[in-house]
Amino acid sequence: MLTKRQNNILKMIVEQYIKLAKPVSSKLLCKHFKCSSATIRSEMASLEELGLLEKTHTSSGRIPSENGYRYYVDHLMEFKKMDLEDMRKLQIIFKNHELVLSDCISKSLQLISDMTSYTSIVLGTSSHENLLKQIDVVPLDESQLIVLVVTDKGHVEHKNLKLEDVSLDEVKKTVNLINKLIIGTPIDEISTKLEYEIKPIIGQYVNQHEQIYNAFYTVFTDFQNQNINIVGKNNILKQPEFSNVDKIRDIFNKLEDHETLEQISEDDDNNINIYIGRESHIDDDMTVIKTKFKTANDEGTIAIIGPKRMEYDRVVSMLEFIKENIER
Amino acid sequence: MLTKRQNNILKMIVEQYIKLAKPVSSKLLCKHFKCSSATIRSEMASLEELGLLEKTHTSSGRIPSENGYRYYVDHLMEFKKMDLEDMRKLQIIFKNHELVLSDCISKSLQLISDMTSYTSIVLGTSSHENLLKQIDVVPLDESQLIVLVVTDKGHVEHKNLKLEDVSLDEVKKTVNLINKLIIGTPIDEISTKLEYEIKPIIGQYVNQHEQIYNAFYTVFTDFQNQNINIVGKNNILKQPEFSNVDKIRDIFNKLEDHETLEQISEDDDNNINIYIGRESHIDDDMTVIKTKFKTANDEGTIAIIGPKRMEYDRVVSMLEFIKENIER
DNA sequence: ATTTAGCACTAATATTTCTTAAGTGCTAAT
DNA sequence: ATTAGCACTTAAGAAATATTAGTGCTAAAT
Repeated sequence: MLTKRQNNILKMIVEQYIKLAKPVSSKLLCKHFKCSSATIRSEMASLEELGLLEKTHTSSGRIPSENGYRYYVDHLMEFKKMDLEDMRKLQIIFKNHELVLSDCISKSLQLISDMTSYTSIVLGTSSHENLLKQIDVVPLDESQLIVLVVTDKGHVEHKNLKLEDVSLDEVKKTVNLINKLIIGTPIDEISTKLEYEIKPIIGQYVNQHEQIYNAFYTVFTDFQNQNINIVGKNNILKQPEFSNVDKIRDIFNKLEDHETLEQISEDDDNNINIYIGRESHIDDDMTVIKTKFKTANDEGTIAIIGPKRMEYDRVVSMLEFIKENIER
Repeated sequence: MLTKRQNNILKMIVEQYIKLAKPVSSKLLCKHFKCSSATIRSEMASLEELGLLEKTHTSSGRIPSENGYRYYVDHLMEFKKMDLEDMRKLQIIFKNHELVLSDCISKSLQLISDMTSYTSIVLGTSSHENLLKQIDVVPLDESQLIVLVVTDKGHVEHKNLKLEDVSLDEVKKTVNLINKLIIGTPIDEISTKLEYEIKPIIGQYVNQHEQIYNAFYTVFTDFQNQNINIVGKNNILKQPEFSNVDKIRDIFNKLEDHETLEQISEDDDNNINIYIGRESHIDDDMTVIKTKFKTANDEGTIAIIGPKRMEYDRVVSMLEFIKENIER
């Protein structure tokens, strides 16, 4: 159990380090705590003993350890009211009633990325939760057509197909069958349904069913698993901790990696969740702050990614604000 | 006019520099040219005089100047037969008759990026050349619907609209009108046509025409001007010349910048065109190699972007190969 | 008239030494 | 428990030095 003063010192160190990006000295704090630097130093030593602070070298000031950040966000961080100017800008987006929810979300995260210099991600519902709403075909010429797939959450995918020597009527028959029989099926179950419910029927009623069936089969197997929107990736290049090109490459590759992104949308509770350093699964020096949102029609995850030395309070307040506005 | 030997020396220097990424010394060349390093040095001095070579400092070896590269690609570079293995892999893509052209293109450029560690870009036809093929609407619930726009080139865009208190029938009437009256119009002329040809009519026949008209108007004004596909952007981080974070940020921003991309699709002749260094309009240390392609149904530009110190012959042969295959 | 050997010269790079500044930890006095 | 004071550590910067890989130039050789 930390004393009150230790708590305050730790809090101060985390906040100063976030602000200045360099190790915090005892001298800097003693003014604020009205005691000598020696006193602060002995407190710092105990906090280091407890694994909450670290040194970069024997005679350096202290920086928060991963546990130190953890302790900070769990126990010390205060709720921060959003900057009025920031809030005003965000409100403009949400008060624009012509905008559809998903546009509000992406616009507001774009704004947050610009304001904070962090990176934002919106992860829509996965294909498991998207139900087929409708499919359409648009023929381009004799041998090419476009299949449009729309889900109940408003997610759209399209695929360009080549069908040699297949009559358009037969394709339309198939589309009608699909629209009649498997509307409302989760996207990721459609391939199975196609096989067991549609294939036998088109085998009977549709000419060239083999070719048509295969074409539609690929449409659904290629369906993107998740609607992903990453904004402000280049902001990573602004942070002083990321000046090593190899590291940057590593992070950029991670952000394009499906597994990483899936991990981000996993196992959250309904609050703002914070994953610091190694917990972020991206890079030891990064933090992911994220939250799920859920409305009548839609759900997903929004995440802000930045250096471990990130303005936790500011980001949390922004995410809270957005989550609230989305859910209304 | 350069002597034969000067040509050969310049060629050698460019190729060695491309291979090894460090200034080329006279010693390295004298073995190959069966003369002393002093002879090479005096030749190098003349080539520098002519502005074809440069030094990084007084006593360094030589590197090609921008003009040196230019001279190399215009006069010295030999046609290189593609590596058989590379060719085989690319052919698999183009021989797959189930793939639609645009998928062949993006897959083959993905492959090229992987093989070369450069960045590839496909720029589709701009909205000016895309003609409206069909629009569809899919209602999601009482107040939301999705508008799908398909062009004759197979380009698809969709937009989620919110229409409060508007009956679906009225929307469908509008869609039918649009489909009847302005199919075949270039995308970028649609907003005008909407105003002068559709607005007056829906004003007569459609209730709530004001709201519906505005909604559709935004659909077409938000239409992406160009179909852009960038592959292997992170490869930039692999090149030794790009180890400066600020420079990287600059390049990444350029690659997201519409103006830059537009410039890439501009004013080419029908061959493989090479823009070196400053000519690339991206960065003094980068080169863009690009070509237009044109088929019965589609056209666009494919470009490979890499360091100035790029394997020109290899990239040119690959682009030629792809262009040929596309156009067949 | 070229080519070359030889040598003085240059700049980058690495290594070493020194200095300074900003910190710490520890001890003994308060 | 707090603090003043001091010895000590390290990073960071500056200056001195050596090494290396290259050049340009000159005078002799072909």
